[in-house]
Amino acid sequence: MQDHLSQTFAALADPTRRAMLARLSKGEANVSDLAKPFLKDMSLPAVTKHLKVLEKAGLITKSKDAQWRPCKLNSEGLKDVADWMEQYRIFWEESLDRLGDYLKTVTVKEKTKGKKNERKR
Amino acid sequence: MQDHLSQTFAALADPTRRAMLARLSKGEANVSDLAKPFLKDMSLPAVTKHLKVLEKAGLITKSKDAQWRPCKLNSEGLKDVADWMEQYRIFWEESLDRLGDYLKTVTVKEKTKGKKNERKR
DNA sequence: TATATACTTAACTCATAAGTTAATTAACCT
DNA sequence: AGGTTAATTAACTTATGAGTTAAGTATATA
Repeated sequence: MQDHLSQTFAALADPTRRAMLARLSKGEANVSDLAKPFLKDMSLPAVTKHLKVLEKAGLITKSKDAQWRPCKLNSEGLKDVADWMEQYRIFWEESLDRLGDYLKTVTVKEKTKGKKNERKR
Repeated sequence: MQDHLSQTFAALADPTRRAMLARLSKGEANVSDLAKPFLKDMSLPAVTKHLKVLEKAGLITKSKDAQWRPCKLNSEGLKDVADWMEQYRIFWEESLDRLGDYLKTVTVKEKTKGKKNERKR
């Protein structure tokens, strides 16, 4: 898996890992918290591996607190995906009025922090 | 790969396939058109396989025109991804005033079971 | 000090994804 | 009919991803 974006998409291509992200979207959690819903289905080392995949993909970060490893969402990974998606918005935003909104957005082209286009909603 | 969304993400986790989608975002193309940029790197059957992955993921559709197989983007697959992404918008949409607005309206508190990692947002 | 808790690493199995070459199907063109 | 173009299928190799169990590393606590 050469590039980082591929790594991120690959990380997302697993329902267990997406469920972990969903859990983390509600707030920080350590490994055993995250593992809990899955321990019927898999072992703890399997969970560790999933988290490592998410971490390498830039979708979460892990820190240390005594013997715990609190994890939290890393928005950078998600941003990479969102930025990639942006070029296809015109295709999946298919309802005509929404398409109209999109066209207004691209003509306004508001910049944020010298970065990418911000979207009006 | 159980679920369809995983299949879609897995399809996107390859730079060749993403390049094919990028090409198709410019308009329909048949298999040999799509293959052209990659024939230095891989065989035609490999291209066929990539396209099959994209098709099964709902990212493209293929039709028949004599011996050609014109392919085009299928927005449904992209929409699935966009819809999934939507729940994380608050994380990757980094504009501070918007985030500020969100934080004013919502206060979330949650506990992890060890009473350790409590986090205000 | 020793025991429990939280998590990781190691070593392995098994399934599958990505590529190959060779053969095959299908439609068109003289 | 015979040949060319377009694309797929078949059979195979190889690498990797996802899981396992068992052992190891830290840190807290009795």
